[in-house]
Amino acid sequence: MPTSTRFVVAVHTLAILAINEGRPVRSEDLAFSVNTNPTVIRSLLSGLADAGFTTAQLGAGGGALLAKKPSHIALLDVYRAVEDSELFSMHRSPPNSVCLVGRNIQNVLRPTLDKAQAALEAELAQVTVADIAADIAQRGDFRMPS
Amino acid sequence: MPTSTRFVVAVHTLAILAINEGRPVRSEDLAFSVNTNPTVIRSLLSGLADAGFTTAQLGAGGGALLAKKPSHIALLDVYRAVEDSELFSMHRSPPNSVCLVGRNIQNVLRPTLDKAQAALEAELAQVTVADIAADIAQRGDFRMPS
DNA sequence: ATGTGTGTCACCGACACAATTACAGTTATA
DNA sequence: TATAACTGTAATTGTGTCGGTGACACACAT
Repeated sequence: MPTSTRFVVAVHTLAILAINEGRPVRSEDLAFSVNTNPTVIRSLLSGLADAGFTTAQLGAGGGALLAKKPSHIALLDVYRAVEDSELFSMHRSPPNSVCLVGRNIQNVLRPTLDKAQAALEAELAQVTVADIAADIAQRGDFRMPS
Repeated sequence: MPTSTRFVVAVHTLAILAINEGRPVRSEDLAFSVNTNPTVIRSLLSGLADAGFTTAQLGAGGGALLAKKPSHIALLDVYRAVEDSELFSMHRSPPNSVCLVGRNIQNVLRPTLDKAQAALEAELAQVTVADIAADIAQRGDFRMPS
């Protein structure tokens, strides 16, 4: 199960933006903190901007900025913005409808899987980017890498 | 964040075994219902057998059998038996410790991610293979494919 | 006008999963 | 006991997704 790192990296990015309130941060600096390539960050920011969480200030001295107060961005919102695929994936090729089990397993399983996913999402809905940023800020003075 | 299809296929398989209580079911028949290759099923059954959920009757007329009452197999047990990796994956390469955010993001995020996963697992713990089998059986007479 | 930075595309390598083939080992049964 | 029917597992292949990388057009501050 190769789950993507996008969600964690997106929260990481938004936390930096929250702590740098108002100051644009370059994708290069974000990438330096995340330890990845600037293009990876920009592609991620593209999705976050579509969702209305960030904006970009183009040109020299520009960079990424929060478009909403961090206390109004729940981790669930971030999760949904950057993580597209289903949590549980069903059969790769559809089960055999000749068999009673094959014909019904997906419909029978669906409510349980949906409930499980909803429970997970309810937890993510209770934490905001502001919470994460505050937790981090509490651990020491912030300093952007060189 | 796609999970593998193993979990759903494992539940599918166990449901068939539950409905065929006592009669060994060949991997070929299970594969026919799931619409995959018998070896995929056998490899899955290997893990389920290690977890103590199934046994195999070797030789002619053999096949897979439940080793526990289906009411004693929660979907969470199945999930853990066949799905190995973490639900949320952290940064591929470790974040930059020069940055306060990079240094702390994983520790700060961990409790929230753990809580979310626990909530999901709590839901899966409440449903058993017997529940699924009953739901399916209720939808019509069972008949093994030719 | 120039330099700085974003947005996006295309491509590559790594990796996990599923499908498939092959074959050794076990067991019912004729 | 010989044979056929199964399982268990190893090895190989195909495929999809993700993350990393380079290239380049576009936007904007100065």
